[in-house]
Amino acid sequence: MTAAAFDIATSRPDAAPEFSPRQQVVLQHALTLLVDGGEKALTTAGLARTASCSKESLYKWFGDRDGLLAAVVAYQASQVQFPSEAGATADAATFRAHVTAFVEALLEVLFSETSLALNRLSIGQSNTNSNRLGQLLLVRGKHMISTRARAMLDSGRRHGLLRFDDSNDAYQVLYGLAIRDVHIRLLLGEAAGTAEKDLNSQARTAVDRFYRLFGA
Amino acid sequence: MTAAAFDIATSRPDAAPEFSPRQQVVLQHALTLLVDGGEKALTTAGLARTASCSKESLYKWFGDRDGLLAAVVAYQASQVQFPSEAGATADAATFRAHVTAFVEALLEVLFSETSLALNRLSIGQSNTNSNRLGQLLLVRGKHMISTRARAMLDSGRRHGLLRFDDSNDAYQVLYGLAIRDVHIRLLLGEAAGTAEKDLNSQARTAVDRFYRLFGA
DNA sequence: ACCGCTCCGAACCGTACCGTACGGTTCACC
DNA sequence: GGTGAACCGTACGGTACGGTTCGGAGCGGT
Repeated sequence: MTAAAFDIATSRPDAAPEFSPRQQVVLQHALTLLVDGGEKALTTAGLARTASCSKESLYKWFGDRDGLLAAVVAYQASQVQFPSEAGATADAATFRAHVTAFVEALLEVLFSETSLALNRLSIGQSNTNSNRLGQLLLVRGKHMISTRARAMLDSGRRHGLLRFDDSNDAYQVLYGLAIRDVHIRLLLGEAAGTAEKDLNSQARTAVDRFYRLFGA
Repeated sequence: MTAAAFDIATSRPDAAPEFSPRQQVVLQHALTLLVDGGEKALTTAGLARTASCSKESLYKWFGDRDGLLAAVVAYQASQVQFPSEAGATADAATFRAHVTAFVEALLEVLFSETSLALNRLSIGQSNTNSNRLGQLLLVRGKHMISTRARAMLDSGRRHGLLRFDDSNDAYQVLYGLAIRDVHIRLLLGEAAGTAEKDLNSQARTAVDRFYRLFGA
């Protein structure tokens, strides 16, 4: 493994990995292959053919196949952005709207084919090579989101808009109310129902119930 | 594929597949391999060695490797039993206790290593061979459970203990309140925290919140 | 014009595993 | 005791894929 290879040990969760434009193009091709073919479809030879690069370059850039998969996860995680919460606690109405927007963004991400494909990939590998991919997805994805969410909920509590003891517990309830069992059903390959495609409606319902449990 | 091979098309969701005792022993070995080694650890040669049977028998019984995996899923699903709800709506207290017991049983199943391994397996294969495993797990597992749950909740509504419009919606909320994001974190390989191992406490908290939303 | 760097394309090797074939053995039943 | 079915153990073919190596093209710098 060369010094330029992507290594999970040397990449900090808060520092976005810097991939060259060429590498980003290749990673985007890898993501496409992964989304509509599953993990089995992402072979080094197939990616080299699709992305018009050589296998030698793949191994020089990413070390080995695991490094490539980790790079794909890290790349996609760096693409996901959540709305900022600047001044979102001005008053009760705007804060609630902000929470709703956050939940809708969460649904948007988690129900996207890209996220589903990466979750399937990480889960499929979670009991093999010391579980590098799962950890990476958790740190770069879920923990990132939960940190943002807890900060938002804490802000609401400080402003007297919400009432709870444990912000993590409150976040998990909000998550459960929003996601329910839809995520696991989508991961298992069930097609989303028509009602499940109206993300805004689901977000508003979830926030409504959340406020009935934790509203001040 | 011989007539004796396990075929998803000929197996009805409500009819338990009949595996011979010898086959059940082999499937149990397969399950063990799967739990502590992931899908990659379950090879036909490895299973034949572990279970002291021949590969020829495996192929005679299950057709091919996919049939073997499907048989493992079906076998484990047939092992899971939920408490009966006979006369559980006698009064409000016993009904609520029954709901709590149901949720605790749900947590017990979903957080078990066996269930996690099978979910990982099905999810990992969900975008390959026309998604047979995912469908099987959904039909034999989740839909089974949700049917039972909806019947229970409907019973509570008929007795004036619960109030909701859509039983499926109510079930999904109960599911979300109980499972939250713990399931996906466990699927990704994160170790369960100490608080997350107290299933009874989690079940009571979830039912408490559920009653605050849907209690009559 | 020459050098050095990067990368592509292709050929190659080793390995792992699925699926099958075959000889030998056990066991139920007649 | 004989017979046939089921089964075990193993060896083998075919294949897919990860990883390595090599020749050569393009290209900027000196």
